[in-house]
Amino acid sequence: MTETPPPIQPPERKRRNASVTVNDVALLAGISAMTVSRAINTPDRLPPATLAKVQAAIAATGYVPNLLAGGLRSNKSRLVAALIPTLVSPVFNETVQALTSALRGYGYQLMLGQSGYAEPLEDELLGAIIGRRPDGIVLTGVVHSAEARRRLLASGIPVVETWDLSPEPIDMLVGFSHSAVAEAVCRHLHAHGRRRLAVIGGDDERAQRRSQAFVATALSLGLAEPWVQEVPAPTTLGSGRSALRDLRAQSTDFDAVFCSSDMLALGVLTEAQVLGIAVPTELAVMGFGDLAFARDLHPALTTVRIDGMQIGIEAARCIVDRVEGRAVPQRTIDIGFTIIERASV
Amino acid sequence: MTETPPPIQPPERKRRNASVTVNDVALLAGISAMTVSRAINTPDRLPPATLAKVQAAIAATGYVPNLLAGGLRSNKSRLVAALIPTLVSPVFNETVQALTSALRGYGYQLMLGQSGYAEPLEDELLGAIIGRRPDGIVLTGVVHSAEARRRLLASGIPVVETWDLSPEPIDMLVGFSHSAVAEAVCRHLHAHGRRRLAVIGGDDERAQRRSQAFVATALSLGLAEPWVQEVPAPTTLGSGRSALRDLRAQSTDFDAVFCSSDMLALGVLTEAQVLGIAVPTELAVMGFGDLAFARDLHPALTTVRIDGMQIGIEAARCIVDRVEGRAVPQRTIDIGFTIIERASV
DNA sequence: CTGAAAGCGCTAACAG
DNA sequence: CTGTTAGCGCTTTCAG
Repeated sequence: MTETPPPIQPPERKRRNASVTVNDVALLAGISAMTVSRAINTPDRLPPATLAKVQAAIAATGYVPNLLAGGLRSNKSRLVAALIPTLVSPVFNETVQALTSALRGYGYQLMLGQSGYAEPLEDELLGAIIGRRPDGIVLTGVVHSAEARRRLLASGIPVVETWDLSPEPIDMLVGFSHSAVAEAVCRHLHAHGRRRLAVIGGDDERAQRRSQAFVATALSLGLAEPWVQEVPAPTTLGSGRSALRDLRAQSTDFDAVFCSSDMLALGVLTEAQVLGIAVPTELAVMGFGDLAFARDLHPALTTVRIDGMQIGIEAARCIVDRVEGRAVPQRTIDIGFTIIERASV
Repeated sequence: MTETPPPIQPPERKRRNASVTVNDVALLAGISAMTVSRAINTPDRLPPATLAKVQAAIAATGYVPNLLAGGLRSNKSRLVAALIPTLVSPVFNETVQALTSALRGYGYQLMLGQSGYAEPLEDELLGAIIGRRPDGIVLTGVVHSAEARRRLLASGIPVVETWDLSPEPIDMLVGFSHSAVAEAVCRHLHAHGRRRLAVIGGDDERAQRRSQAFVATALSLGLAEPWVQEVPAPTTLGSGRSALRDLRAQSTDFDAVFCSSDMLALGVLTEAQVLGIAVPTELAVMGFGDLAFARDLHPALTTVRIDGMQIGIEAARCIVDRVEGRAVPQRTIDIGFTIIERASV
């Protein structure tokens, strides 16, 4: 196909109102607007001849259906909103990536919002989201604010909370237990002969929960109370390095450290190398997240794998199932976690 | 405020049609729908008394304006679409983050699409985007497909291409020159006494352009032709490690390597450490992107800083300016780049 | 299988 | 300052 681009008119002048509609297509194809609509939405139910006419007209006019209008009338926006704390930390990248792809497979689009780590889900953001009448809302973490829960519930929009567990999900939930993770990590370290533990954790709610459960497990195992170093979220390589220094300023009496993210763990690994601390012999290091780089570090990082992609896929499925009227088998899906044993312990 | 949550009704039953509208609010406030609309969109232009009545009614009914309907009528969706190759590589995170925040500041929302690195911007995705009638479209990279350019242009939607330069932008552009980056890096290495160069680059178009310009500059500087190792995009720590091994399988005759991403550079640093190659004495390493971790690596990574946040902010401003009818001063903004000298060279 | 009528919820445009 | 009317572009609904 030889393509001669048409003379390019400057896009300064908006011609939004001149946009072609179903009626233009219908006119050209010599049929009704309704049939054009059907040709687009349920092509199987039209005789091939009609379909062909419509498609020719669509091609000729360059018609692009206005999804706002369709959504208004049919009450289906084919839009799903996702709220994540931040894109700065790569923890949720996989989930967002999987969500985007999975939803697109179903014919839906993703709208992204950033909620921040600390705030209790501001009212304004919620209004902006609900106002778009998305067919579903995916939340990172569980919602604690009673006000936000009420608004979400009142909106009637399917909601999936993720990356956590809750005894009372707003609607659906795809996550895992942070305290179970921390307990498993602590037991893992203990089983590998580590007795004097430390934890470096972000100051966001879920990381704090992990730190607490880690401490509690250590105590129940009869170990000394672990040292706890808190760093601001989102966690970085730099904060991992300084956290290890800070920890050692307090005491050098620990032989294992659990980091609340792989980035933090990479920082600890880096600082250990600089300080000449042998990993894992002198110090065992564990991360959280199993980011892509964890396996390729030196030493390879023992960490907790959370299948972020799976979370995204399941969340998409939950919402689409609900929207299409299918029964959602279970309201809560615990996708669990896996401790990936590598060289750093 | 003591909050007694109302009895929670199960969200299974969708009550989307029961949603409250301007008319409900108007009725309750004893005024017209139009005034409710004005109370929401131009509150300053209403007498405080009226405004108060409306706000009371809104609070009482829990009204959330339907932005689909408003957008349909006013031809302003307050939605901006962004297309990025992938979320897997963290390179664009800052840009997306900044876009989201900046747009929200203007009262706009971001819709996210993933275009993949290779494909020439599929038709279907483009339709899904344009069909939503966003007020703007932000693209990562410049569009080469004539068909895509035409559709974008025909849509009349403001477009910002980013992360690259083009002699013929579709509309607006916020980026920098990849060949200028590579040339500067090569000269930098040369100025630091490196004579036998290598480059490890992703197989995406922009990375390839950097590799080529790097080679060309080396030749023009009278150096031997640099070794080139290509790795699949998105680039990872792991691919950086194996690339260095592969490079050394060919030859050990190089004293500097330019990596097309910081992740790749981290991989090279890691592998160098494992192989006992001293950085920077034996091997100088440069990255690209200046991700958050680059400064905290050991040795700290010399790299090219691209202000991804700035790109996001400028792109948002371009679109909002255009939508609100303000003149956009320049169609092309070259945000440039900076070589950040640290310890790895 | 196809079409006509009606209206989703909102706001532009124009009165008053 | 406020209200009325109309209609954005599509699809639901019902009737051929």
